[in-house]
Amino acid sequence: MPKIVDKDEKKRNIAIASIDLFAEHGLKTSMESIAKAANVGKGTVYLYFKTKEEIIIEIWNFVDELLDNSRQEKLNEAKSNAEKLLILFDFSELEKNGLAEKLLKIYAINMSLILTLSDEGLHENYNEHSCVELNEIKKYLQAGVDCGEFIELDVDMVGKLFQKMHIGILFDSMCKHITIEELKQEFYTQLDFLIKMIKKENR
Amino acid sequence: MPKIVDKDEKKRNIAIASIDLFAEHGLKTSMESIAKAANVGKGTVYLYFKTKEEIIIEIWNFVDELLDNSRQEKLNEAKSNAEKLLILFDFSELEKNGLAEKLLKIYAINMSLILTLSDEGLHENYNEHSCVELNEIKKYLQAGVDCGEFIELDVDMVGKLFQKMHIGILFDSMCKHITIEELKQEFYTQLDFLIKMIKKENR
Amino acid sequence: MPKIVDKDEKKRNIAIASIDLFAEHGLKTSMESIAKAANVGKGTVYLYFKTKEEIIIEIWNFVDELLDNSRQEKLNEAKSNAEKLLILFDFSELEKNGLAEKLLKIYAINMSLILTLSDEGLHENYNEHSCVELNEIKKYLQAGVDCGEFIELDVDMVGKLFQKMHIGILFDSMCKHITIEELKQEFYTQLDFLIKMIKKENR
Amino acid sequence: MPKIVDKDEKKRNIAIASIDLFAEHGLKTSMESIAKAANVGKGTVYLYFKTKEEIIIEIWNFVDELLDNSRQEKLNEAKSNAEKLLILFDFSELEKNGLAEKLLKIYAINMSLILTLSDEGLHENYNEHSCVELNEIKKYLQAGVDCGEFIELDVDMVGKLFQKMHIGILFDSMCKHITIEELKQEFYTQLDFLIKMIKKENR
DNA sequence: CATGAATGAGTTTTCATTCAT
DNA sequence: AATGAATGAAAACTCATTCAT
Repeated sequence: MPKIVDKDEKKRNIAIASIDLFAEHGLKTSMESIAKAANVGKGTVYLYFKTKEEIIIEIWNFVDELLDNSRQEKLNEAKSNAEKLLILFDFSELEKNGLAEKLLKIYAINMSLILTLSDEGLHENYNEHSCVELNEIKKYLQAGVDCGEFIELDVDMVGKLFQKMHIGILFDSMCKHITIEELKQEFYTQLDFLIKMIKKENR
Repeated sequence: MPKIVDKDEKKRNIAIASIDLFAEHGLKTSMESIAKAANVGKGTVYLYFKTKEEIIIEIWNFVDELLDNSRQEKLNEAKSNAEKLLILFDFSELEKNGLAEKLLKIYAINMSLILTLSDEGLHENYNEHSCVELNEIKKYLQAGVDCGEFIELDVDMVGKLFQKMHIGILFDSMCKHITIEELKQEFYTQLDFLIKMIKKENR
Repeated sequence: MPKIVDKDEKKRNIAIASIDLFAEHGLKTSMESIAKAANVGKGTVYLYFKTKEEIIIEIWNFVDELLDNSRQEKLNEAKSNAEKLLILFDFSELEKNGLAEKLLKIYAINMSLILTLSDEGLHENYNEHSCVELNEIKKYLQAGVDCGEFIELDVDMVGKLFQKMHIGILFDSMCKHITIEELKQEFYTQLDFLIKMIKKENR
Repeated sequence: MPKIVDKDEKKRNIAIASIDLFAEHGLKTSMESIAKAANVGKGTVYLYFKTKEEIIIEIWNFVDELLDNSRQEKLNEAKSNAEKLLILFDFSELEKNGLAEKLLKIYAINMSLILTLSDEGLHENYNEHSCVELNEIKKYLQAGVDCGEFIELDVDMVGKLFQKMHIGILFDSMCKHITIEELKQEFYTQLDFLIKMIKKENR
């Protein structure tokens, strides 16, 4: 009988090992260096990933799961809808894993790929993830309105505003090479400003 | 009498000829294909640009000039500050040149370069451009507040909100491969919403 | 009681399973694809064959046995030496097994191997087979001369003529990608012509 | 102005330099070794040939031209049609260039390629070359019949017999690894036998 | 016996860059 | 100034072979 290996785990391990490299060298990261970083042979990388793009997707999936799991816990403990909105944009889980800085870079690679390579996998990945997010935002906005926490508002428009502002800050920050601390600062200032605008007591 | 060639013009011509290629192949665009598209020899491209990044910057400058020129005219004719804000986010000039679709892609490449190559030129380019934009927004917001067109507002925060929302819509749209028409729709819906919120008569 | 597997049978099964692959991809057929086609593990193929060449030899042996068995029967039933000569070049048995088309390709691969790899096994295989064939031809030619069916002739020269013509038609046909039907047509036209030339009544 | 190079000459030079390698290693000859043998960079080989197959075609063209030129001269000097037929199968020109032995091997590679890779270029190459030859044979056969040098005969059938025998000897010889001397011996014995059969005085 | 995950040597292939003309 | 032939470093990719289970 052959060696029994958890293929998913091995795949993920290779992807995780490549995060640093992608963060440093972008798409120019070579398959060879990934293999070395993952402590496997060059051929082994090709065994699990046909293209570099697939590795990026796997990293993405890993990060998504990481964030989703931690968010779920935090959302359960949150008391107000305002708090829940803040949690949606929270990525402190990544900081614990030292991934936040790197992820910003990989986010950029990911997006560049989405735009230039028309890779269907990446594309779907983005759409799916981004839609879920918008729906989540709208869910808590609506709940806030319903329970009188927020003022009457166009849930759809405001939801999109939250979402687009979030993306905007993210990309602008990436382009400006700001640190993760500055990014967080920017994030929370803007989020607080928006939430203050929609909270009832501020009227 | 020797042929007189404007070096700047030749440089710009090469950059313009490469727009389609960068839009289609992203960073993988080869110097050879650029030379071919520009109808010059491979060596000639190197005569005008030391790196591929310099070509991207040149494209960027070209687009900026195109937009700035047209904006200035329109801004002079605008009657309200609300109108002026809308003009800041207007890129219909690019549509006239058939560049709008391509620009989206180049925008992404540009950003990917900024992040992965740590090219100082590109980086400065982005920062400068983005600062100018933010200052412009704030200028018209302040003017609107001063003349009573807009409600009292935190010019800095709202300015950033406009800016980030703008960037957010741009990138989100690019990632979703939406058409230029859909992008414009999204833009104006959000901008109208924001402007309505800050206009005095709406209170 | 352990499963009893005839090792020779297993070996032959792997060889037979690889015929299609060799016919389609030539020498570039990978060990992996052979294993997959034979429904065994990659390592198992190595258990039975040290090299790819050995697999080709095994295919060859399989085809030879197939042809030899059927020929023997037919030869016993043949009435004239002319008929026997025709039987020597008959490969209709392969058509029954759907192997005729494929065999042409494997024949070519075989030859290419013989020439490029200087594999002794294949080489001997070819020589032996071709000698047997020539001797058979000469046997029936001589018999025909002796019994007055054929005219007086240089058995050695005419035998070689039959043999070389046979090989020539085979290879020429392969190179021209003609169908098996056209090949047969070509074969029998030429053979009939030659046999008519050596038959006594035609003088 | 760039360096001016005779591209056809350079292409041919690379092909000629690769003959030895193909003869020794078959299709496993690496592009790198070809570059080295031709005293050019690896990239240069790719500049002139997209695939290894194209190199084989170029070798073939080279040999064809070599043979055709020398044949034409000899045919002009030949006195009888029998002599002309012999010249058609003559490859002594190759021996002068030390190519005869090598060519046998390349012929095999060529054919293996024709069969397994369905490369259109090679395929056409073979068809064209082989058809011309048959027509030539028939031309001299007919001329011989017309002038009373040869007996009345089925020009088409006998022409094919000559052709197929020629191919048959060639391939059989290749498979048996015989020397060029033995090959010539085999050739002329058979050719002489055939020509003797069709000459009038032998009746 | 049987397996198929892992490997890395050996290739192919690309392309930015140089430089003779 | 302009060129494009030539290059080779570097990356991609393949696949026969091994070996732990």
